Amino acid sequence: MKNLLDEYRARDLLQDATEGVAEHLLEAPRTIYIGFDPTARSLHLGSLVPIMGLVHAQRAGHTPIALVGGGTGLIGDPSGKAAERQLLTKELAAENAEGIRSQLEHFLDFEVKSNPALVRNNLDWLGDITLVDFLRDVGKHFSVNQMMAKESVKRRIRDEESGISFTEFSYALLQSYDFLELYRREGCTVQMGGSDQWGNITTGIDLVRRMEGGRAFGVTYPLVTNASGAKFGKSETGNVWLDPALTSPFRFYQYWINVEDADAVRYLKFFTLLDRDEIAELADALVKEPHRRAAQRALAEDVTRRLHGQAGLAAAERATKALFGGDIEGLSADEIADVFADVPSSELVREDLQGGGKLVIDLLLESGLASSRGDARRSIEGGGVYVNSVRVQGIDVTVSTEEAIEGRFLLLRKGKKRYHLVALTA
RNA sequence: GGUGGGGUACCGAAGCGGUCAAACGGGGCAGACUGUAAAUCUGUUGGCAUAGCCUUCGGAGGUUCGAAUCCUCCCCCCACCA
Repeated sequence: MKNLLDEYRARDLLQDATEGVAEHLLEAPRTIYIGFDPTARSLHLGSLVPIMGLVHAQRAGHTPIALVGGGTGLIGDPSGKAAERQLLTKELAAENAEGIRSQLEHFLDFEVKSNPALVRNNLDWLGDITLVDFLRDVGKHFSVNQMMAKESVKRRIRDEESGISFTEFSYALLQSYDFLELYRREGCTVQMGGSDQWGNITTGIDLVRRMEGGRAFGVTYPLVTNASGAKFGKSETGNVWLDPALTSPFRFYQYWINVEDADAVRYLKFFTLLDRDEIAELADALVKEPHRRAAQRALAEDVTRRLHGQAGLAAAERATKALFGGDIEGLSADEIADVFADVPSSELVREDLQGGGKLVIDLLLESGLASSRGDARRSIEGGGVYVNSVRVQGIDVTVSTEEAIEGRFLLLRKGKKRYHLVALTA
C-alpha cells in the first residue's frame, strides 16, 4: 500500500488525524469518505481540496466515497415547509448530486474494478428515517454533556449574541449518522474533512463504536486561504466554479495563472499531482526567474487539463496567448470568434453603429463592463478602456462599423484582464 | 421591565442646523512600475447631466428660508441594572 498519510503530509494536506489511522490505511485497502454540500448546481474551487483528498486516497489504493449531503442540505434551509416544496427540494438535491458526480468524474475513476469511486446521497437514509426512530436508535448514544463540551459548541454558547440553534447543535448527530450508515453499507472506516469538521468526525467515530462496536478513523486537512488573506477561490468576477457553463475554461485557467507567487507552491502541492522533485524545481524557478512564472503556468495547465480536458486547456491557452501574448489586430475574425468563444460576449444589431456610430460609454454599459454611465466615463478618463486593443482617448469617442474587425466583431476591454466581445448581427 | 449609549454610503468610522453626496481608513475599480505576481505610488468610488439637477445618513411625521445634524412617535442594536 502506498502511504497515504505521508502523501498528505508532504503536500501540507494533513492537519490532524485520529490515532492509528496510519496503520489502518497501510494494512489494507480501505473506504474513505468526504461530505460535499449540494447547495449549488456546481462545485466550486473550495471543494477542490476535498476532491484532491479523495484523488490521493484512490491512487493509494483505497476506495473513495463522495457523500452528497442531500438530506443535511434540506436541514440547512429552515424556511422550507409543506410536502410539495420538500419534494421539489429532494429532486433538486438529487439533481445536484448527479451534477456533482459528473464533475467528480474528471478527477476520480468510477470504472476501475479494484477500487472505483462512489457517490452516495445521505438523503437515501436520512429521508426515510422517522424522528422517533432516530431519537431512539441514534440520539440515545449522544451525551449532551459531551456535545456541549466541544470547543466549537462552547464558544457559541458563551457567545450570547449568536448562540446556537437546536438545528445546528444537532447537526453533529446527522453527520455522525452518515458515518454510521456508510460504515454499515459500504464498510467505510475513514472520514475526512476540513479542520473545522474535526468535532463532527470524532463524534461519528464514537457512534460507530457504540452502535457497531467498530473502529473508525478521522483525518482532517487545513482550510485553504491565500497569502493576501482574501478568500481562496474568488476571482474578480466571483466564485470560480467547476462547471464550464458557469466558469469557462479560459477564466478557470486565468484564475490559476494569476495566483500570486506566495501561494503558487502551496497550490501546486494541493491541487496537482506533480511529485516533490517537480514542485521543488518549480519553486526554484519561481525564485530564480520569477518573470517566467513557471509555477503558475504549470499549476494552471495541470488543474485545467484535469477538469476541462486537453481541449479545454488548449482553448484556454489559445485565448491567453492571443490576449496577453500577441497582437489581436493580426487575427482574422474567424480566429477571434474561435479564441473568444470562451470570453463573455453579446450581440449588437449592426444598424446601431450606423450614422454617428455608438458611444463607447454605451457599449461599456450594455456589455456590463461598467455599472453606470458615470463608471464608464471614469474608466475611460482613467485610460482603462480599449476597443480592439486601442486605448479609448475620450469619453465622447464613438465606434462605427468601420472599426469592427471584418465588420463582425468589436473587442472591448476594461483594465488589463476584462474582455468582452461584441458580435454584430444583421 | 428600568437606565444609559447607538443606528451614517460596500464595510469600519467622523460629522451634530447651512460651506455635506457627507472627513478618514479598509475594500472595489482604473492608471504607473512589474512578471497577466506581490509590495508601492497615483486617480477614482450614489445616479443622471459638459460646474446643474435628482435620490441618500434606521422608519414616519414635524420645526426651520434651510436638517445627517433640532423635536415627536415608532422599529432595531449595544452596555449596565432587574
